[in-house]
Amino acid sequence: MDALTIQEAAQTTGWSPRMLRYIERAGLIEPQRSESGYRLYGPGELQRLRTLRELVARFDVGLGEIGFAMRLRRDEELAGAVDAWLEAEPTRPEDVPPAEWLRWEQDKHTKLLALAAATPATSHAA
Amino acid sequence: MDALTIQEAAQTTGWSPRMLRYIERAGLIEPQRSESGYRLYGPGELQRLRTLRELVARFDVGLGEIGFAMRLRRDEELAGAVDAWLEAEPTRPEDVPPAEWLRWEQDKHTKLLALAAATPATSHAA
DNA sequence: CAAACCTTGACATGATTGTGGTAAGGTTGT
DNA sequence: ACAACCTTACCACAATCATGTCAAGGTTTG
Repeated sequence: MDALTIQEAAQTTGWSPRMLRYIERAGLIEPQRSESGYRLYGPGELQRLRTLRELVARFDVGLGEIGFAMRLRRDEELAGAVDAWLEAEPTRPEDVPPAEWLRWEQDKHTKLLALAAATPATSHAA
Repeated sequence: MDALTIQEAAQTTGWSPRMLRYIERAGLIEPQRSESGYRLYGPGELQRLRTLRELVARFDVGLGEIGFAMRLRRDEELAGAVDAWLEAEPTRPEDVPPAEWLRWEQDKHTKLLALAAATPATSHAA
């Protein structure tokens, strides 16, 4: 049996049961449920919970921000729009060391690919 | 004279002067300053402000989330950590249509590249 | 069966976000 | 010089975030 109940999961991950439910409602980690509705955290979830904890602590990011990153990854249209906006940033080329430069260009291509691939229903809001 | 003062900029972009200052403090758009400290919005900033407005409205994202996306782009270590966490998501392969599949793999490579390129204080610098 | 869990839902609270004001004081244009 | 603008620095306020606690009711297990 490698699935823990919420309280046990809380203790091995450092979150409170309350927060585990909160994290679930935020869409970050949704454990399986037993037939009667008990949350069951498997090893994968436990690991992810620990990692999440460290991530949040180390970089001082909020759960909402992680959720946003997740959303960015699922919604390509959103990702494209955000990327396009960020891309327009006034970037002084002197700031970019030539080593990065290559990756930068390559990245741009990936962006364009993503945008082209997405294109679901982009134009109607006038 | 293609630089507007805060009030003028507000009117052509739909933001309030208050919000323009807020947006600046959020690090999203930082206009030039006149010698006496007045904010001066150039055409680029104005355009970005309008785009930002649409972005925020269309996808219902917060300024903080855009700020986070910007941070993700600047801080490669953070980006790597977040990506790694998201990558560990329990992804059912049936969900991914084979067309996406290619881009997906390619993306992963880009991630790895980014991570490898970053490595500021990561242990094994070999 | 009773203790010890679990579930959802609600109320509470300090901190932050998104907004709007207002005040005190410098700048600019006519 | 005077109105109209700008600046920063506060006060305010509803909404959300991150947490905790408590209540009412189902589940598991000794």
